[in-house]
Parts: sequence; structure tokens; C-alpha cells
Amino acid sequence: MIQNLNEHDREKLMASLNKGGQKLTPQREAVFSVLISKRDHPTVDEVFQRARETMPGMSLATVYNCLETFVACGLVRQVNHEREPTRYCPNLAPHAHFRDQATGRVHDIELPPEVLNSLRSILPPGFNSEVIEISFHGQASTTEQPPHA
Amino acid sequence: MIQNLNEHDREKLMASLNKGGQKLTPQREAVFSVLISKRDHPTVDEVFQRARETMPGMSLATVYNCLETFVACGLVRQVNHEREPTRYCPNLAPHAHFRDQATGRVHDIELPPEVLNSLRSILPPGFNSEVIEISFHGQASTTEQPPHA
DNA sequence: TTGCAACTTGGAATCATTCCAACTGATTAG
DNA sequence: CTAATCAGTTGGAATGATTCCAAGTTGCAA
Repeated sequence: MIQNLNEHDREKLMASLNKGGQKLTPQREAVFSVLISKRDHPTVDEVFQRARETMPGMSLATVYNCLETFVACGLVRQVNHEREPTRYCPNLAPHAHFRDQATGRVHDIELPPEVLNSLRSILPPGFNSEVIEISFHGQASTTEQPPHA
Repeated sequence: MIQNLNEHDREKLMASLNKGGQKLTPQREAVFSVLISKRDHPTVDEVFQRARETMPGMSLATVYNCLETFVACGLVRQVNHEREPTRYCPNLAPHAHFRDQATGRVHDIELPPEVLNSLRSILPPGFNSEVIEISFHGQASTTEQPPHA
């Protein structure tokens, strides 16, 4: 079961939405709550299933809408791996992703600033990049819990 | 117009196919020829259009099949960006990709071994990765030709 | 010459995502 | 108070890349 947002997270959500000229709605609150209560990079469908536990009438289209809004407001990041369904990640700190081939699970990998800088340095003159995506795929021998934030 | 494969590329193609237990067919030759004659990361559809110039009867399904075979044989790499159509890249040297937001064009960015190693070093114990994908998105001020291999 | 196995083909099916038109609810203007 | 407006929500239809499938080809082997 998904609990309600605590004061702090609610404020953060409302502030980010307002900044983007958007309103806080019950549906957005439910979707955001799903994302932060279990930070396991759920797909849209997984978000949909979980959100329905607290708000049974919510539609899939609304989940798509909410997530799109959150991305636009900078509240969450999209994580794509090949052509699999898009996943969503509420961790905004710079990090890479590790996708476990066996389970499909995605783990956050901390990205130290010096590594980020060394990456930036490989761009030839004339290339300006705001976004860098780094993803590893392989085997994670950790038996259970992902080590993410 | 796409020219035929030269001896060297034909040998390389046949060797890789044989190693994977696959045969050299006219369709595979045509598709491979498309990939190496213009290394601009074409989509399946673009490969299909170009291949039809030399082999008008070829079907889209065959292009998918050929590309899948090549990936399995290690002859080409898939390049995915968000949920856009998959692109294909015959550059097998370690490199990152830069996607120009304005044009959608993909450029290869050389990846020095020390940068690759610094990336590998950020994986915590227990994570073993065979594949690392790095993609930049931003603006490329180069007016025309991509600097790829 | 027959049989087999890999490959190709066109079209149907799949499935994540987007689009759309109708509905809802809150806020504002008269 | 009503009406108009407007953002947000909803269900279902449409889209589009990709995969699946069953029927043809082809080349080689028995």
C-alpha cells in the first residue's frame, strides 16, 4: 500500500509544479507518491497498477500525463533501455544506470564529479551537451536489494 | 547508388556470418553494403529504402532479420535514443554517441581507454558489466559532416 | 529427385505510446 | 449566484516500430 506524501515531499511537488505553471491534483499526488515510496524505476504500467491501489479510478492516460508533466518540471528522469518500456526515476543526482540482464532490474550507480568531467572532456569542440546518459548492462551478483538512493 | 562490397568487406562479412553459423545471402550482402557505404547511423527504414535501390524486391522483414543477424554476429551495434526508431552503426571501436537535438543526427565520439576505465571503476563490487553505453544529447555547431569513423 | 534446413516474404498481430473528443471541477467575470 | 473558461482527466481509438507467422525459395545433401 502506498502512503500519502509527507509534508516535505508534498511541498516539493507543489513547488515544482507551480514553477512550471501546473497545478497539484490528487492524481499527480498519487503518481508522485508511487515514485518516491518505492524507488525501483517502475514502468508506466507498474506505476499505473500501484497508483490504482490508492486511487482505483485513475486511467492509464493520466499516468502518462502525470509522468510527462513531472519530467517537464524536472521532478523525475526517464530511463530508457533499448526498446523496453520507459522507466521512471526520482533520483535527480547525477548517476548512471546499471541494468541487470537476468532480472531487468535497474540500479542507480553513483557518478563522481571527476568521472563526469572526464566524460565531458571527450567531446570535440563544437559539441555542447546538456545531458549525458550512461548505462551499464551486465550481471549484478547482489542477491537482493538494489543499492540505490 | 550503393556499390557492391569490396573483397575485404565481403570476406569480413562472410567470416563473421560463418562464425555464427549463418550463410552469406544476396540480401545480407545488400544490407551490409548499405551500412558500410554511408556510416550515418540509419534507421531500419532508411536501410530498407537504400537497400531497395540495389535490390528492389527486398522486404522490410528481411531488413529486420539481417540487422538482427549482424548484431548477433557482432558486425554492427544498435543505437537507441529514447523511444525513437533503432539506428545501426558499423563502427565497432569503443565510442560514445552524440545526438544532435536539432537534427536528430547521431555522431560517433571517440572514447579513450582511460575514460572507459574511469567509468568501469565506478561500479561497486558485485556489478559486472560487459556493455557500457554513453550518449550525449545537445547541440552540435558543426555545419555539416559528422566526424565519425 | 527428394528432402531438408536456412532464408525470405507479405501481411497480420503486438504493444507502448499518443491522440482525441467528451467530461469534471475549480476559478473567474459578469 | 450563474455562466464562461480552463486545466486536468478519462476511455477508447489511432499510431508506428517491431515481431510473429505461415507460405514460398533456394541451395545443398542423401
